[in-house]
Amino acid sequence: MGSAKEKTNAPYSSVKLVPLPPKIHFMENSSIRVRFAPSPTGPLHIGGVRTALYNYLFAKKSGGSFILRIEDTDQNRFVAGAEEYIVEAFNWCGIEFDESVTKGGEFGPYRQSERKEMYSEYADMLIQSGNAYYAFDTPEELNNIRKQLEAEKKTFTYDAVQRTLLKNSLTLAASEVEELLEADTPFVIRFKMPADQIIVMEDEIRGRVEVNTNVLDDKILFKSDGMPTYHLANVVDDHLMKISHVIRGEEWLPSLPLHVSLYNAFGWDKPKFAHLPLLLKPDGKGKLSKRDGDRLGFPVFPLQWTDPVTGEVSRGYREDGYFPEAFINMMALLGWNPGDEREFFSLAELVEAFSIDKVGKSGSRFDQEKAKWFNHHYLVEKSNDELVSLFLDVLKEKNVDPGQKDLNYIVGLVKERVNFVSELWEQSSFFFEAPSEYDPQTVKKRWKTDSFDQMKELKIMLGEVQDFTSENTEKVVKAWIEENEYGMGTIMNAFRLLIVGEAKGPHLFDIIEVIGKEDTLDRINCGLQVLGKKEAN
RNA sequence: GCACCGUUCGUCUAGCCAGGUCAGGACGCCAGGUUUUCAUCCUGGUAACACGGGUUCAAAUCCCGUACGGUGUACCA
Repeated sequence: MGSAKEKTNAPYSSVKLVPLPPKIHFMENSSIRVRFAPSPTGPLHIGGVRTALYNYLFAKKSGGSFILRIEDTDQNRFVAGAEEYIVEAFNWCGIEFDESVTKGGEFGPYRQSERKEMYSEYADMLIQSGNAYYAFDTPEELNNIRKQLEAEKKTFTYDAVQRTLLKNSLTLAASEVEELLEADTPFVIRFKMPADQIIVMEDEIRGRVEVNTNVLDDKILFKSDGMPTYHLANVVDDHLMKISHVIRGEEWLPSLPLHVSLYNAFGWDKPKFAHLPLLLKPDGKGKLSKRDGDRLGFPVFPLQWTDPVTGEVSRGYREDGYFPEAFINMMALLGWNPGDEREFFSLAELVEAFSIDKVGKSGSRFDQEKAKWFNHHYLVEKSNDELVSLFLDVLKEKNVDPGQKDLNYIVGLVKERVNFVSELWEQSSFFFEAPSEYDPQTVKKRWKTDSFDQMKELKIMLGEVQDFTSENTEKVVKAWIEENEYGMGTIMNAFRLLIVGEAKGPHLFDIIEVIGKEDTLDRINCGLQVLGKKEAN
């Protein structure tokens, strides 16, 4: 990636440079393998969906594989149904995995809890090679030290200096360590971060990043409960699963030096890394969170989610009426652009157009208005037939019997006016039901002194029309208007008021054709009775 | 605190790597047009290079600094 900004840090005189690993060149695209690795601790956030989407696009663009790996190494944070939710969410989005917990694959298992045994082996390898060590400090002990140092306005880090003062296999005699282990004393395994090195990393989006290992600490790789931490598990699995590119959220950038160090310690080739910018709150500061959705009234999750413990319900894009293609299109453009002025992309077109170096560096805010605009676009593009089948559900909910009415035609007349299928009803209810009331604003504006007599006249005249097609009624009514030298607007607006109940809706003659002659005359009658003759004043 | 990342219209962004454009597009908003209403649609408008230095004939673009923001700093991922 050419936009890498060279960063000329102050020279570290006594520091040796860790050379960059040899560049991995992929001779064939089939060696491109990427993964999305969520933790099943709840519903998948849309930021996660976007990360997965970019991974997917990247893989498919190059004919590579896209893998779903469940990172469930924290047993305390297990949430029932979260994994199923993740699978269902991508299903809805139309994003398919080549290897996953449900689909399997030759690099399984794809759930880290099921790979438990192998991690300790790799942790042991690091201990053998001197890159890791046992630590017996209890969380309480460490917390106390932390508090103590905080009181002195210092920060505690388990680093090259502190580890010499703590209870671990570097400070204890070998026999003591042996004893502790045999006595089943709880322990963790920590990475022995080398001192005085500059870790040089190449990020596909941000370019070169350098970090001095002296500011890094000895992260826990293996927990006392027998499970690895994310750091160990993701490096081991990415290596074992032959992951070629790690594309993940920017929140992982600070731990990249650790991961790179782990690859170095294992002596493994590194994948390439790309850290995606975050999704931000639409207002204020910070990254988008669940609360923002509740507060601002838009979904933060692809699908609705009911918390299994509290029963709390979080809305989803699907349930809010977004089409998956609109959702995907919108998400894709939040942080990436095609380099030209196209805005509408199907998934397949995204695959074609996607490129990692067109991904931006800065976080983006979600814009609900634009999201609606995308949905409107896809709704209008849909065939009337497809919309009718969706609209039928709405009618059922409203307990409306469409009878013999041509729903296909009706939907076609009003679809331009809505963003969501659910809005179709309020734009078409008058096709099915006579107005139950007349909008006061419209009455005030459109129901003139002469309206009563004119509409009465109109009723009589329409009653004589045999051919009640839109075309014919329009011809007849317009001729009548001209003949009597009435105002076109005056008549039509009053007429619309009686038929629709307010100032909205498509071409009036199209409406009366659908509701038919009888209903039309009834509605005029009813309106005349309710509205009466407005007195001149 | 420390480390790292970032900063172009209200929002998403192009342009930056290979300095020279009236800084382009889209959403929104505003105005006008079309129209029997509303919406759509069409036309036009509004509005941005965080700040300060430096390099250069010329800086949104390259360099340095500042400010602001974000992320990380857990036996979470």
